[in-house]
Amino acid sequence: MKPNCNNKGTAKDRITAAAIELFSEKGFDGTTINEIAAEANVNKALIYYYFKNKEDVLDSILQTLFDGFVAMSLDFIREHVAGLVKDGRLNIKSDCFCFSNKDDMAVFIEATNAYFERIIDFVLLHKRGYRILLVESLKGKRNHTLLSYLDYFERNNDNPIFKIIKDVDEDFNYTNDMVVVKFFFGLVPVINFAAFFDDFITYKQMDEQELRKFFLRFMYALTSAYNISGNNIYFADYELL
Amino acid sequence: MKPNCNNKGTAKDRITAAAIELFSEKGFDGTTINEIAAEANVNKALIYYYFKNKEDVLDSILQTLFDGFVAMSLDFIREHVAGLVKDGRLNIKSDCFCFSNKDDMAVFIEATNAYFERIIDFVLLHKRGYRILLVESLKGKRNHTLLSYLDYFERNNDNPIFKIIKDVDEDFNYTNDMVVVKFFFGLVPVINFAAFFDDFITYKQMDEQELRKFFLRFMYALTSAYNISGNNIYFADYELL
Amino acid sequence: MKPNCNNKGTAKDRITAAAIELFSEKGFDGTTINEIAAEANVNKALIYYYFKNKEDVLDSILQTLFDGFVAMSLDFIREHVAGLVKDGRLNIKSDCFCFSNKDDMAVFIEATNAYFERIIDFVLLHKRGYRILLVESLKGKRNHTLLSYLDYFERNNDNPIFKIIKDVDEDFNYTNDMVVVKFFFGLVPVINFAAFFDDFITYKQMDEQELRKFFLRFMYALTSAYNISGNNIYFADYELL
Amino acid sequence: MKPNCNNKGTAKDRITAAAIELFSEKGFDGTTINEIAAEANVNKALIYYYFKNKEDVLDSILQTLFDGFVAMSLDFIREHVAGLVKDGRLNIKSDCFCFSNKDDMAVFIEATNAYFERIIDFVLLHKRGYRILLVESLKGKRNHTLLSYLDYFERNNDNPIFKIIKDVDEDFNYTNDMVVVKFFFGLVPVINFAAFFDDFITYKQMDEQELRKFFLRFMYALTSAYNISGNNIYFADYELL
DNA sequence: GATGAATGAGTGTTCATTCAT
DNA sequence: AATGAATGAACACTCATTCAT
Repeated sequence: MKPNCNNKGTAKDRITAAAIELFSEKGFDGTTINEIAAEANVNKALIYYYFKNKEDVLDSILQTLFDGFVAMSLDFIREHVAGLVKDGRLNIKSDCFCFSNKDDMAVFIEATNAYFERIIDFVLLHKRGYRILLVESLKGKRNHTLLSYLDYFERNNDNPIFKIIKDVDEDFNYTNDMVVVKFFFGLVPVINFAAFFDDFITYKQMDEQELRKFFLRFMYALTSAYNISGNNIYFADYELL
Repeated sequence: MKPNCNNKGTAKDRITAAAIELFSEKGFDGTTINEIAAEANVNKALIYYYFKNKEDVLDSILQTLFDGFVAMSLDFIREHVAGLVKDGRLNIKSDCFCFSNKDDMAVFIEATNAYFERIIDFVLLHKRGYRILLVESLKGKRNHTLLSYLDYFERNNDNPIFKIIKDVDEDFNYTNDMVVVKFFFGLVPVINFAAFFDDFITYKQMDEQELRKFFLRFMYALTSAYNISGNNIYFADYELL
Repeated sequence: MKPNCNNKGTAKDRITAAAIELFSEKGFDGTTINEIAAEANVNKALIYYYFKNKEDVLDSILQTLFDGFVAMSLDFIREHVAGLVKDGRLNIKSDCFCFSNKDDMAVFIEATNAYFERIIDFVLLHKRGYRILLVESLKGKRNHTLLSYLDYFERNNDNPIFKIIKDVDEDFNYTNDMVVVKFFFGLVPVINFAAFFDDFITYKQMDEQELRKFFLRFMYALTSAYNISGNNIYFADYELL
Repeated sequence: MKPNCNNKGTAKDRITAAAIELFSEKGFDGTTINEIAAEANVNKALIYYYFKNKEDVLDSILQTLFDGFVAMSLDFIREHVAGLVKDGRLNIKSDCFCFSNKDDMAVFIEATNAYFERIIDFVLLHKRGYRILLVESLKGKRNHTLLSYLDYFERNNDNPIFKIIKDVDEDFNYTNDMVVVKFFFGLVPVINFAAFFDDFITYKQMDEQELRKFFLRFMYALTSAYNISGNNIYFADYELL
């Protein structure tokens, strides 16, 4: 038993903490209610007092992660994109972000990098949760999956991000190309970074801060996969290479 | 029961095929030996005639994937790297690949892209297997894990890739930075691409060929995250951005 | 199902009773958990609620027998040996028990015979248990075995019997000869008597009381294999015969 | 695998040897056909070529032991009892052996002791087999059991020993008392001696020859539990003690 | 809130045995 | 005489879940 799960907090919190610990280590199917009860130092039957069943414990964990992630993205869009567009200082086209002046672009790139950093710190804080998410995303018949994060690239007003931008820029749209790249070279590395973080450090005997630094540096660098030209950031013309 | 597993091939092959199908769909722990036997149309006890236990079925599947992947990488190194280095036409430094002439570099970039394509087609061919690999890599105490693919970035002669290059270039070495990037922005997207392929297509209603094209295009583009200057490909100076 | 195991007592007691019944009849390996559950009229899983595993059921049975047997021996030593030695009325030598007067010797022989009777009644009460003990003693790698009863003939202070006598008689010791005889012509007949009791009666159509009488009579008689001379009981000079 | 079972002798002999080894170590129920096949270095199915089933292997082992033991007893009776009775030099009564002269009695006692020695050496030679016999005797529904050795104390002409003596002495008979004593203080110690021999030596760190000597010495001494008086050996009056 | 006892269904695994070759 | 493949039944053991208290 880990000391941090035994007696601190309410019984329900201890159950959740124990479940995160165990699900992330052994998987949902590989973890038993008995183990959760033992790790949380509660009676097995008490878990059924707080949760409908084992699946319900998992759902409550993953829902929290999802909500947190979405909130961060919405904040970024509201603060650093929607405003610029509304003021006419940023024009989002199908193949590029066109800024009306270099300063705005520089500020934007700066904000993007800070956003990356916040994202990374958030997923690292919940690295055990994201490990669970990644694994459970790949089981058939799950409702909570990494792919549902793509709902925020949907072209309809149920998607609050789309709605925010659409409200200020009628022409805005996502391309399939963008979605693929954002998913497999954005979301996927980030989630896998969190999921593999501890194992990677152990396996490669690398320092935590060093690993975080290397990962973030390349995330920034990825922007250069897009072409910066004048005040514009082109992100769909890399086939020119 | 799926029609494609029932009676084709030997009993052992049917067991393996059924296991891949089911492990990838429901996870290792979520799949029962009963289900495998039913899907493979064999007696349950026969599975234990061919395999030591359930884990052994998994191991044999993952080992095959690992061996195939490694063979592809070794082929590429032998064919397009070792030769050039031996002839003095390529010099591998800690921060760049220096070619003695532009033609060699062009050929190399072309070969790299073709290699990417072969990798993608290989993992897609075994997408169900890589789905299993990804999930099981994240269970504690597994021997087969995605991280073990990093052994081919180890700086010792047990690693055949290192040995091949070292044999022709004494100064060659890997940096931690490189390893992080290769893993989280190379291997991880590729494996996740295979693992999420079917789900992604279903979720986004995208065409298979289109998805493959978009993914590959960005893989090529990633090379531009490295700086090409003259005959050199710099890959460690993106912190200049 | 036997009527005497079905619903009397707690579930745990019924499990133990059923296990004794079945182990003694079919052996440990020949008895299944299913059978125990059916005989005890409990759910199979409940056995695992009270016992770690099947072996644990056996251990608990044998441990009880061992403890009971040892308790009887200790009582006898404390009551009829230690006191006499302490008072200087009995002197234990390597080859004989020397009493200071005939009365004490007569009382001692009487007490010994009563002790035999109690032993016999105890093992008959637990005849099914001792049947199990005998069989399981002859399996490799068991911890509970008839031989462990010999620990009470060990020459060290971990052995409470040795300690009791040693405390009052510094010169006391066991010989290998004694240990062999005590085991093969004392413990072994007694345990086998319990183990074969029912079968013997059935096979020879003999009366229970008659069998008990014949057995006990010869146990008493065995004392005459030792030489009684004056106030001394010599037990190591039968090689004179 | 033990070296002595692997390739010496015919396949059938190797199977039998392996079965003795394994049954004696782990019991009949605790030994699998697979283990026997492996130890005997034969294909599992071959066992079913030579034996009807697993039980048949056991039966063939125990039958051999039984036949050998009986043959020894018959030899002794024929050689040292029947002759004397026929010649009128020995008169068997219900409570004593009456010899017509001291020399015959001395010779008889000597022969008895030699007979004991041969018995001991026979059971030690087959100690693993007798270990099996003892254990399997205590399973319900077995045909081969230690008790069936008592058939040679039956008072009917199916019993060859009874017949031999009866043929020369019409008054001869067995008492229940005798049968009990012969079984529990004769056969039982002898069989248990063989069965526990190796374990005893290991447990008590005793020398093989020493153990054999101590055991035999007491067997001789047991005769003194019977009263020798003049030319008579009384064996039923030990209640006088 | 909390718990000890209980359970039906199912787990991975092993068994003795068979049979075509 | 010998064997690799196959099987039905059973094995010890565990599961998520329930419920009376």
